[in-house]
Amino acid sequence: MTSKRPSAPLLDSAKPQSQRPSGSPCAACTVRDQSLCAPLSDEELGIVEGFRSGTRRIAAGHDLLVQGEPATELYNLISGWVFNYQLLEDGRRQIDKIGLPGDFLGFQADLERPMGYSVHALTECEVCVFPRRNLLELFREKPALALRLTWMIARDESLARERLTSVGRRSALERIGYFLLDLYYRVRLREGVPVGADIPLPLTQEHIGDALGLTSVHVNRTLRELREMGLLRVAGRRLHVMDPDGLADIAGVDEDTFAEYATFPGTAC
Amino acid sequence: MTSKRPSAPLLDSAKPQSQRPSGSPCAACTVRDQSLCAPLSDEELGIVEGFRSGTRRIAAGHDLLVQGEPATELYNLISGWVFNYQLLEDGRRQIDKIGLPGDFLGFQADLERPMGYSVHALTECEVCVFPRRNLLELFREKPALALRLTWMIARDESLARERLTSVGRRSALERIGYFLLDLYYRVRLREGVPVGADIPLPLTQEHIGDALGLTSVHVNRTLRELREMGLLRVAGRRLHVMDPDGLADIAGVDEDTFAEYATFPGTAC
DNA sequence: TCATAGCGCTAACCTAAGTCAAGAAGCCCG
DNA sequence: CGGGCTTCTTGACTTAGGTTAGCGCTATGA
Repeated sequence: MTSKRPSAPLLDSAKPQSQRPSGSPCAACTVRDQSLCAPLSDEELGIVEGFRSGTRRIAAGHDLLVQGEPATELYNLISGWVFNYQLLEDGRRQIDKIGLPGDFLGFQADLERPMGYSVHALTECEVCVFPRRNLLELFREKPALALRLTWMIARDESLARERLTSVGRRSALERIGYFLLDLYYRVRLREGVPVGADIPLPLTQEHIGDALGLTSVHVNRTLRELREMGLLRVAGRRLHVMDPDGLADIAGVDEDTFAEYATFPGTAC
Repeated sequence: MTSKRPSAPLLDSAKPQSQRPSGSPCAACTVRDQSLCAPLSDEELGIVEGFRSGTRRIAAGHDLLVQGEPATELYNLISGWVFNYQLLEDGRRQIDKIGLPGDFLGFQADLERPMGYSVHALTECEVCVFPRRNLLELFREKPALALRLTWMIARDESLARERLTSVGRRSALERIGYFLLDLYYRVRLREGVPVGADIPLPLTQEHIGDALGLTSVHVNRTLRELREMGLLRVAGRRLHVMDPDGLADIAGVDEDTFAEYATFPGTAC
């Protein structure tokens, strides 16, 4: 049940690395459809630029937001993978969400309060920065954005609930199957990866364990089992799902559980 | 890991029992401060009455909303306890949220989609009914309500995340300690129960197990342990926390983790 | 180029929690 | 007041997953 956190620079603060002058890049934003900004028309998009304070790069392995510290900024993830996690005093870690491009990072019920969790960059990331103080004003200006945010949070809540069901009630085999299948669909549908191709998976087995309430050792054993069943293969930081249906079977989900991800970009509230 | 669901009428649909004509009871609403309506002034309150369709009683043991079925109505819980749960095909159950008076029930990202979870009445409940179709219009009329809802969902998400950390990384003793302490504070602060008094706890040991990813047998063992440590006592559908600090210690939370509940009513966004 | 560090992988062993079973309370309802 | 429910409780036994420890591979960087 335990897992002593190792050396790693897990609690280092994020280090700003470059800070472009915010030209007018929103029009060329690569994640617009999946992000907060989806409901905005081309003309409206200009408004956002007045509220954001540019983009920033975060090196892999650094924390964008730190549990216990107040967050002065919110981020729209443009590229890269992140995860949210909570730490117990003795170092046990729970990873609760894997964030992909388009996800909005750092919002919580009470923005005045210190962060309830940390956000960690798995790969090098590029984020679009919103000073916290601007946010409510932006929402007042463009209520559609507020609605969109509500929608995104509700989606996060549903993912969290789903994950809770996994960790509370599914076996290791089911859990890992479900988790990887879920990632597989999320990534495929956002990035338009062709069926049958493998996807990047910048997670160690320890990350997977911390996301699912397992040990890295047991993750390894279970991954082997899934490989021997011919369902998937994890190697070289990539995931290859060979038999999505068989995997869905193991995970105990009905066919279209992940179909709803397909609606993600379209549903502009 | 498994737990065969027993006989019980878990999947019965909710049975409407009475349907008062909606006089003008909003002014006398007992949960106004804790509910969606908190941001409304006395005058504004009248508006809500045009959108809601009255109140309804649900008998204990019935489901208000059912996983897989579309929800035509949303509810504001006025009195009674409920819980949200998800069911796996083989009957394993995960309870994800205990709902108390003031909680808003049934909202999810995509209201058109069938419910992703069920809501079950633990005690007899009284709810304030909002037809789903009215909701967006109501929010357009009163944006403060939309903001308030966002706030409430974000709060739910944070609770779900906290619970995930428990189930994924805490031992049975810690988990149960945390869970009961959390309920203790939530109930105390909402109902103004005096310090040292016991609170109602309409949960069976099986419910607690299903909420925390444990077996009822193991919950029983662990409850005994907590009792023998002099920390708490569960009996006759009531919970008596004898040593909140000691319990917080076991649960591994810092003092003011639950202090934020205190801000619940006040923070009208 | 060698050394260090992180990660993957496996094996042997251990323990927290699950399973099964059965009796004791308590409760509802005729 | 007496069956038929759940729910609680406990004991004996099993098991999924945790722990510890090593080895090998691959980067990285001085």
